[in-house]
Amino acid sequence: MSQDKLQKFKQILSDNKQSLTKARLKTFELLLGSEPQSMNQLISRASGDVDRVSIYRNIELFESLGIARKVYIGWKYKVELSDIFTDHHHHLVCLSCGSVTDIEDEQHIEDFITSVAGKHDFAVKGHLFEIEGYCQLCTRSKAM
Amino acid sequence: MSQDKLQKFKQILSDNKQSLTKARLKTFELLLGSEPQSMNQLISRASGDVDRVSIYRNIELFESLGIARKVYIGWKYKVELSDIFTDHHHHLVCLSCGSVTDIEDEQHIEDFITSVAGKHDFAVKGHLFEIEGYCQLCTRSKAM
DNA sequence: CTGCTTGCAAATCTTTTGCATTGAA
DNA sequence: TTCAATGCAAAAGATTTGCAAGCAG
Repeated sequence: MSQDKLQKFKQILSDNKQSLTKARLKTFELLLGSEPQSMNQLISRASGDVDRVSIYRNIELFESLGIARKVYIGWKYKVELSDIFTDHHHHLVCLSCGSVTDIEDEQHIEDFITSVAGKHDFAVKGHLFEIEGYCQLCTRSKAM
Repeated sequence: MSQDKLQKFKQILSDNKQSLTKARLKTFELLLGSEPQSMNQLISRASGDVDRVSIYRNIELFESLGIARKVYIGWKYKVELSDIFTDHHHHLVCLSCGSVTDIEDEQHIEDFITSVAGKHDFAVKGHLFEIEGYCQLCTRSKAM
């Protein structure tokens, strides 16, 4: 399973004539099986193994290769593996505790995008869709 | 027209027991009738009149009062007046020329959000929805 | 080997804080 | 008058750059 992903990762690198380095592997592993993470989280989790600068450079590379993507949460972004590695999905972002919940993409969104794009003669490459608010726990505890 | 907006702005402030200061008025004016702007744009446009720190503080205030909102375009956020001052809308963002086209919110999105939020017991405060791709012109000229 | 990558240091932003002063109500 | 809001300086954070040394191919 995760083997597949690793394989796919290596494949993408080689397809693009990019070398497979220790730092890149580690960066990729940090992204595996986790919620979207901030740069800071990645950097501190990599601390000792990979320098913060390399994290930045590799995340940027991953993005350009379509390996990872950024999601906008609050006024900050976080990084997660792209749809190639996980099912395409969107998030419920809690403005209070910052928790991120995946939601099922009910296809509505996709269909809607296709129709709108059609009207405007727009060649869709991707989309952003995030819902912000307060999660169950925060709503309860703070009685907002 | 713009008078209405100014009126509404003042109303919101007083309803929330916030004073109407010179800096807040200027900050609000900077947001009027423009495309979403980055913090830097706002800060430099306000230069001489309002300090960068006050811009930050007031934009934050505006956001909490629902006067302004942030949109994430091209992986950096920008600020624009909220739906109270302009119609609620989303964007088609061209990755090539950077043009931003408003799209009609066909209500699909809203309904979908309501249903998903219900399932997760999530108190929605807002949402992000942007479509990225290539506009008609860029598609033609570059034959992508 | 050879060039692409890294790590480190330092330069650049971008945002936040502390505090004395100013100004709105 | 009185307390919230502002400006300034400076701290803290986040991101980028320059460059010599190290590693993948």
